[in-house]
Amino acid sequence: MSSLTHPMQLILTLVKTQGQVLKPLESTLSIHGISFTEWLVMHRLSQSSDHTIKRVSLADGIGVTASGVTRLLLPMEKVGWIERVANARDARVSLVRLTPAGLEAYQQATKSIEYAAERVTNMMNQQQVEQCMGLLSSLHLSAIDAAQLS
Amino acid sequence: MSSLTHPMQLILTLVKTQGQVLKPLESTLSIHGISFTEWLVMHRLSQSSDHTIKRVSLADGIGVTASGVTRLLLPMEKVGWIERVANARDARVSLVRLTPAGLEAYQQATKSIEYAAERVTNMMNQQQVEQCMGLLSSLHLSAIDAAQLS
DNA sequence: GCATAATACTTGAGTAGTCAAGCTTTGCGC
DNA sequence: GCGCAAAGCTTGACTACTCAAGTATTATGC
Repeated sequence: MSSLTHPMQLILTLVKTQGQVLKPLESTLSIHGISFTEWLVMHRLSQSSDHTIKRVSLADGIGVTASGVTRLLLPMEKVGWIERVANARDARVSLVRLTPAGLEAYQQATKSIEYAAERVTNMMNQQQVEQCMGLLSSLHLSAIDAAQLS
Repeated sequence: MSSLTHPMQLILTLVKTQGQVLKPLESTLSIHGISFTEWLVMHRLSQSSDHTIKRVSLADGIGVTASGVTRLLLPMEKVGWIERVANARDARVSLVRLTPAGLEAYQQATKSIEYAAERVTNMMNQQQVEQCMGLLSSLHLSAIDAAQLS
């Protein structure tokens, strides 16, 4: 009925799915006073050595622009989840560090969001989850590949 | 390394993939002066009988709010892709119709975006595309299901 | 048949980003 | 070691929405 090519149908499904899936996760996180993007920031930081990372690395790690990071980190710094750290070697960069309070907030929020994620995948078994992840990863790689050609 | 549950890893992959995939499609559409959301609107309309649909149906069809639809349709009406149609039975609803000019623009844009979609899935074969679509659909259904429980 | 609720839509205010331009600091060619 | 390009970050202006409140119309209970 759709009269679209299969790749295009896949993208439509992808967009619609993400829209539906993200809503419950965001409302779960909002209980902790955290947005999904902020959770992504804290997740990245929690995985970095010394919980510290360059702002630009953070930007393309979570898929926003440098100015997006600036605006995103401002309120997070105010509430004390992150802090700025100067770089001795290069005065241009200002590093971001997850504070102990930020780590604590991240860990609490992660419990909630993981539980929500489990509810959202309730009709899939683990094998399907992993298979889906694998296919999405190759789509991801294809997209990067396609972008480089143009 | 990630130390997240599999469902949560799936969602991270989903979000990252959509981010990467949508960029080339949007830049392709921008050549036609159309945003991705506008394309979604025209796609919905092109599939409706008489190319006409209620604004609220359009809203949840493409996953935005009613006010989002109002703001989205304004410029589209100005350039003549869509037009307002009154409903005789119910004066509350104002229907939206895709004009012939809109249909023409949609068809041109669709050729481009489908081509872009094919490039973006270049590393997947058709079977993988269909399998991925199937898995995403069941994720989609799970999410709707989970949302209704809360 | 009349009050009350529900539906469809619009509008004002706010949010979460983008992009382009600017500033500061570093790296590079020669 | 000097000039110019590039990198890292911030800021002003804009876009694409959302949410809450408001208006108009239709449906419902009794």
